[in-house]
Amino acid sequence: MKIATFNVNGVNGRLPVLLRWLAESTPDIVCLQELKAPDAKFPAAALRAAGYESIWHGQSRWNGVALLSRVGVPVETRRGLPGDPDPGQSRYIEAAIAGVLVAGLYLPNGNPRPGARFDYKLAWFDALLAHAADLLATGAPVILLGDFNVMPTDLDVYKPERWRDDALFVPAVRDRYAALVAQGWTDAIRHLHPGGRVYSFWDYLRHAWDRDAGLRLDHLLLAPALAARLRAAGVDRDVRGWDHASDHAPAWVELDCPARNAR
DNA sequence: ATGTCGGTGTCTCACCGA
Repeated sequence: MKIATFNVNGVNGRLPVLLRWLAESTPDIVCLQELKAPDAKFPAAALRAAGYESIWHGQSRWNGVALLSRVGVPVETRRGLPGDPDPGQSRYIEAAIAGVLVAGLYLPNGNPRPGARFDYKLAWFDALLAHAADLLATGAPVILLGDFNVMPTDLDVYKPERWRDDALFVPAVRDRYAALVAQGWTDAIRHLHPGGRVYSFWDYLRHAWDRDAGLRLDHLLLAPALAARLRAAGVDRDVRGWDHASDHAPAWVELDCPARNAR
């Protein structure tokens, strides 16, 4: 089973890219971020024609998250993060899909820092820490995935010195990510590529893609029940080089089927 | 500082957030 996260940066403007990637990569479950579309403009029919059932939590202009599945209709368990200081921002959606509890998120960017946006990022992250602990405590096979807007370590940044004071990289944010993982989650990509640079984002500015000036912002965190089934993880880098690409590339995990383990 | 996207309203350009 393949589960992916993709910040599409506009689900309608990016629909041809999204459909091409779905056809080529054939993920079973996908979390999308930055829909940049109100609920009424989510392209559910086009995705259904491509074989995917969807649930979505949209918003005009900004933010917005969705879950796609070609392995059964998502059974929504939650929309909106408990304790979100600004519930008007659509940043969290959660559903049971094919025996996995899928928690998709779009963590606030936090720039400029200092300021209200950075304060919101920290408050949102604290609310996520609390909810993630609750999810882990259930013992369920949970995947927590999305655009976390955090580079966890220096290895996740092409030039760390440039980013020391940025809201995506300051200690207050990195420490929260470390605390999240320390609850008992497995950062799938880092776990399987312990020394490698596996970027998932390249800025549109300054020819970042041509220079491979990338960041790792998109993460897939596995609860123990799923970590035991982790087979592979990676980023579909080539998608970033397509015409009209998002500034993010899809990141994914491949999990063994539980039935195969039981046999 | 740099300077590129999608989406939206102020609407065929200017803005915002990223």
